[in-house]
Amino acid sequence: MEVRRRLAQNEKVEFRSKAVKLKSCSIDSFAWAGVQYPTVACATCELCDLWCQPIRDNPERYNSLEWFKNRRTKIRRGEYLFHAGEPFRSLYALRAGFLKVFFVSQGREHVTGFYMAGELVGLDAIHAARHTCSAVALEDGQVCEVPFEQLEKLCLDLPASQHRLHRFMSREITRHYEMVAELVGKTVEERMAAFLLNLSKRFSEHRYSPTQFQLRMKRDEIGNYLGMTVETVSRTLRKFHAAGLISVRGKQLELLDLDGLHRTANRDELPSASLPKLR
Amino acid sequence: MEVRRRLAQNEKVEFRSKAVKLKSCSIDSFAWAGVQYPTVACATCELCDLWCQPIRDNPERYNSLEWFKNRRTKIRRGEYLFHAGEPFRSLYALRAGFLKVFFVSQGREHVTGFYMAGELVGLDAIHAARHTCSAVALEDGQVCEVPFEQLEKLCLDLPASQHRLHRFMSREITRHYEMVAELVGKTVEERMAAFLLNLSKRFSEHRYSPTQFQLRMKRDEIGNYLGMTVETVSRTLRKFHAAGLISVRGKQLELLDLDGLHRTANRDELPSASLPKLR
DNA sequence: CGGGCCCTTGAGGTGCCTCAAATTTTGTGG
DNA sequence: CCACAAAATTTGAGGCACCTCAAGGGCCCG
Repeated sequence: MEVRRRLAQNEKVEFRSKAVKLKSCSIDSFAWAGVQYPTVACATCELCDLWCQPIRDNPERYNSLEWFKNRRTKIRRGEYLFHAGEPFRSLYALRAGFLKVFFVSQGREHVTGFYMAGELVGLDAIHAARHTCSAVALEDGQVCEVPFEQLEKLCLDLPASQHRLHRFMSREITRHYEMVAELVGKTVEERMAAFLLNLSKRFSEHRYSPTQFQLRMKRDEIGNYLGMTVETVSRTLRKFHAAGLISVRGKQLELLDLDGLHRTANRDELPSASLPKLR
Repeated sequence: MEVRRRLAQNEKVEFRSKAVKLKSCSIDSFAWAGVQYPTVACATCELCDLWCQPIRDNPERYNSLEWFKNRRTKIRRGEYLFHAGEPFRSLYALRAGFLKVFFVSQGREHVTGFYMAGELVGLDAIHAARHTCSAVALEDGQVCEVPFEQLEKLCLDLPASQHRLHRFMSREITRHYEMVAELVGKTVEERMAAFLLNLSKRFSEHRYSPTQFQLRMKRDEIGNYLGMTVETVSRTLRKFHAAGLISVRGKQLELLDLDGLHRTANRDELPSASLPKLR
C-alpha cells in the first residue's frame, strides 16, 4: 500500500527560481544533494506569526526549553509525513514542496487536500490524538515540525498565538464547507475549472506563476479530490484544451484564459444566453 | 429571504418526555408559555467539561467577572440564532431543539449540518470573525451562549479547557472529511441510509429513541445536505419504505431494519452477490 | 528494446436530474 | 372549527451527464 520512495533526479531543477522573494528569515533556502532549494520565506509562512516569531521574540522564555528551534526536515517525493492511524504529535508547516493528504474509506481513496509551500497540515488529528489522514510528498520539499503539545503550552502564554491557532482551525472548517459547495450540484467542468483556479490563486499567493505550473498530482488523484473518475478528468482537461482555456501537456499546465475559466466555474450564475456551451 | 418567525402551537408537545434522563445539573428543564420543556442534561452537553464545569469549580476566579453564568436563551422554530455575515461573538451549545446550519452559494442553499441537543455550533466563524453560515431553529429549543472572547480567556488559564476546545474544532474538521467521503462516489441510497443511521446514532447518544423520531427538516433540506434533489429524496425514502427498511409517514420516521440500512449504506463494501439490489 | 505506469479515447449503459402535474399537508382567516 | 390558499411532498416521463468497461498509445526506466 505504501507508495515507494522514488529518487526523482529530474525533479530537482523544477523549482521556479524566480518564484521566491526572500524576506528576513533565518533560513531561506536549503541545500540537498548538492542542489540549493529555495523555500517559502518564513514571513509568508502561515506558522510564522503563531509560532516562530513569538519564539524568536521571547528567547529568554523559550530558549531554555527545546522550543527555540522549529525542526526542519527534508522530505522526498513519495515519502510520507505521517500515516493515517499514527499517534498525533505535531503539526507540519510545509516550507517547500507539494503534499497530498488523503484517507482511505471503503476501498476508495479520498483526497482531502493538496498542500503547497507555506501551508499547514495536521489539524484534523487533534481530536482523536491520532492522524485520520496520510500525507505524502508529491515532490521533494521541506517541512517544519511543530510539536503540538508545546504549541499549546506556548498558546497558554500568548493570547495572540492562541487566537491565531483558533483561526487556523476555523479556516480549515470553512474551507471544507466551500469544498462541499464546490462538489455537490456542480458539473465536472465547473469543478475542474474551480480547481485549476484555486491552484492558480495559491501558487500566485506564494509567488509562483499563476498561469504556468506543474500538476504535481496524478489524474486519478485529481479525480479522487474532485469526485470524478480518471477518464472524466482526462476528458475534461482535454475539452478545456480544445476550447483554448488551457494548454495541457502531461503534467505541464498553462492557463490561457483565466476569465473563461472563471465563467466556466460559475456557469449557472450567469444568464445562459451569454455563454456558448463548451462542445 | 428571511424565514419568518412562526408560532408553532402544535410543536409544543412534541418533545419526547421519556427521552431525557436528567442528571445533576442546575437546570434540567425550562418553562415557556406554560409548557415545561425537558432539556439535555448539562453533563451530557459537549460544552460542560470545557466551560460550565470549570466555571462552577472556580467560582472565586470567575464570579467576579460576568462568566459565572452561561446565558441561556429560548429559540423558537423559524428563529435564527445567527445569520451569515454577522459579526462573530459567541459559540452556541444547543440544550434542546434542532438546528439547521447552512450557507447560500450561487443561489443554492448548502446545509452544512443539522444539530441536535447537546451539540456545539459556530466554530466556523472564528476565522473571519464573522459567521459564514446561518443557523435556524427547526423546532423550539434552548441554547447556551458562550462568548468566545471569554472562552479564550478561560482557556489561557485552563490547559485542559484549551485542549478540549482544540479537540472540538478538530472534530469538526474530521466530520467534514467524512461528510465528503459520504457524498462523493456514493449512490443516493447509500447516502440516505448513512444519513438516517447518523441521525439514529445521535438521537440515541442523547437518549432519544434510535428507531423512532421526527425528521425535523424538510425534504429539500435533506436534499441540500446530501446533494440530491427533493424528488430523489422522496423517491429514495419511498423505496426504503417499500423495501421494509423504514416506515415513513410525513415527517414521522421509524427505522425498521437497522441492519438492512447498514448494508444499504455500505453496499459496495460487500461482495455483490450477497445482497439483492433494491428494486 | 521491452515492460509497467499513466494517460487518453471510444462505446454503451444508467443513475439521477429536469420538467410537469397530481396529491397531501400546513398555515391562515373567517 | 371549517374552508380555502399556499407550501410541501409525491409521482411520472424523458433525457443527459457521467460512470463503466475496454482497448490503444505515450513516457519513463531498466
